[in-house]
Amino acid sequence: MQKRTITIKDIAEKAGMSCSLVSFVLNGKSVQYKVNPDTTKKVLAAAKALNYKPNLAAQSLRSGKTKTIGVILSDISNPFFAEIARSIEDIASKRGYTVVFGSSDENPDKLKNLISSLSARGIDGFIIVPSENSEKTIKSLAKEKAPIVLLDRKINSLKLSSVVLNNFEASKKATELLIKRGFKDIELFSYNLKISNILERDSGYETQMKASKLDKYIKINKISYDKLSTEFEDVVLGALKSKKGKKAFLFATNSICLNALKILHKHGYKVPQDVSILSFDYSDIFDFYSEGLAYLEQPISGFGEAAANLLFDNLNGGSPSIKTISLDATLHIKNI
Amino acid sequence: MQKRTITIKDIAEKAGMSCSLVSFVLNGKSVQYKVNPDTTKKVLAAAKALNYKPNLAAQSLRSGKTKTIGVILSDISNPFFAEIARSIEDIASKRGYTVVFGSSDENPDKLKNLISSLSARGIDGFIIVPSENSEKTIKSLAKEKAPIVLLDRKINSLKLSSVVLNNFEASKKATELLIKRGFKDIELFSYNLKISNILERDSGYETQMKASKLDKYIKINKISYDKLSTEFEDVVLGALKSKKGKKAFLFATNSICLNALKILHKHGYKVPQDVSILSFDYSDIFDFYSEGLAYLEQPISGFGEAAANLLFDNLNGGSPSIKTISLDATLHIKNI
DNA sequence: CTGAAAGCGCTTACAG
DNA sequence: CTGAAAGCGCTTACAG
Repeated sequence: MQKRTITIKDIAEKAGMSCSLVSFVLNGKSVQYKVNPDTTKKVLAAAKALNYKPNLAAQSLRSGKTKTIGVILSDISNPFFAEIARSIEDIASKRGYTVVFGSSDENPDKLKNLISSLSARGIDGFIIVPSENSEKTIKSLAKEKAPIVLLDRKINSLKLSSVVLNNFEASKKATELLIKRGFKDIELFSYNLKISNILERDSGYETQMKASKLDKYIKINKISYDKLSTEFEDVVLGALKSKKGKKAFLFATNSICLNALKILHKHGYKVPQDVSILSFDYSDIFDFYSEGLAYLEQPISGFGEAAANLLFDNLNGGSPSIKTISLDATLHIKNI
Repeated sequence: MQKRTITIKDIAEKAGMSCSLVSFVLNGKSVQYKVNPDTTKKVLAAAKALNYKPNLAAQSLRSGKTKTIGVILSDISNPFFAEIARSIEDIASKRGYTVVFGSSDENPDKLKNLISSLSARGIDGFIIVPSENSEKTIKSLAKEKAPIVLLDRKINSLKLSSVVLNNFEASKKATELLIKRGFKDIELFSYNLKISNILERDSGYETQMKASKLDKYIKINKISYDKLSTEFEDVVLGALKSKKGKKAFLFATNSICLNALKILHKHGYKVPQDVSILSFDYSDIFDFYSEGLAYLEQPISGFGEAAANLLFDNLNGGSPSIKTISLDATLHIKNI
């Protein structure tokens, strides 16, 4: 039943030569070590005949590399991060790497625990969505050897590669659209998290409002990440009551928008009669609104791909080039 | 900078004893090997002082175990599977295991590739959502030593543990509800996949329709998994036109339901005036329907937890008990 | 061009 | 109760 596992030694015996040769050939170093072409062929044939699979543990022990990358997201059950996870997974598996995921739930302590347990496993490189207050943790990780790519948010004080949305521009562009459509009373709903993407979305909105001389309309509702479901209803209803002319809501994240739409529906408010909507990210629900709604589509798979490629470049090339890749959002307008 | 990695030898030196003792203590075998309590304390102290982290690769090489489990889902970017992934992840990390995910996209070839690449990495155990036609692949995997738990679908011909929904009962119960509410013209929309969950949902519907003498109303629309977006519209519109009295749609999966709801909305059909809806799984969109809609909630995290626990029982206990765990769905009714 | 051998870090029979 | 040593499977200087 449990056929003994095939090692390099078995191949060496079958092909009638030493383990060294087998290893050279199997690692594609035939040329480098000037292995006789016949020898090379024999090894390859024997390996195939025996259905040889290298023992990763042994390779890791020898090389100090695990061919595994660690990816820490906010929450892999959130569709945004699930899609990123999928795209990283696809690229990594093509490169022969395994991916290990962890979810921080925006909690710096969990992030720290995840990093230390992944780090203990000997991970070759990390892709990290940094939660707030995670600067120190990531800084100390960066001191070890493994390369790191930050995703979705950057930390300016750390010299690390990162892949992010051009959040400021996206948010500014969205605000500008609303203003062009004649809205003045535009409220932003955003999380009370000190992470770069959120802060830049706030800032893009504020900047455009000021540029359009709408300073007195500026209102940023900061929602606590944990309490989205409980306290949020009052905030939304309050905003609707303080109407000054045509009203629009700008949502810094899709989850906030979804919750707001549910509240609107529950209380009988209509889009666009009572308020128009501009959100980050697409949701199935948007297909049920034929007007008064627009959204900024992020290149989600693009994030995963860019981050994975950046990491692999650092992993293999060794050239520790620090890059910030900034991708643009696409504004989709539904008759707003 | 790059502080040399701490090994068991460093601890042995610091504590002034042999590597054997250190290993015994660190593996909690002090009692078994009757290690002197003082020795035990010294080792623990030294390990802590040095901030020792065991080298997983070396442990794996010695033990043949990797402390890693492989989880193959249909698609980790699908919310249903993302939630399962998360719950497995949480349990595994508590047990000190790492999880590696793969997505088969319901494609038996991809499943096979995933299994062989995971298997080559030396995975301790598998949780697999079997795609159709994956019986042979899984059977041959089962012949190797690693324990397997099937998830979401079972394969009766294989003697393997599995965690599934009681699909037949759920579907039957849903159909029964519709009939009780006066519906006769109930159409089922289901995937054209030969996997147990789908087939049992079909069967539950059919059984209840027959039991209620509604044989002539039975209609199962089998949709091809790949072509949900293209050909589906005609199917839905066709079904709406062939109305015989009050009409209800029963959806075997949430993705089919979502697509159908979008089509209804696009063509101006109303719920419940034109048709009532009963779907598997919750979706945010359901909150926007205040009547004519019901859904079966699956215990999604429960699937992940049960599967993980089952796998770990097999991994540690060694008792290769084959169990099928069948969980029940909860019917949520919105004024249907 | 090829082989013998060391060593990655760990665990565990085997002596004592 | 404790230490010396073998060996997991692999890679790679080192000889030849």
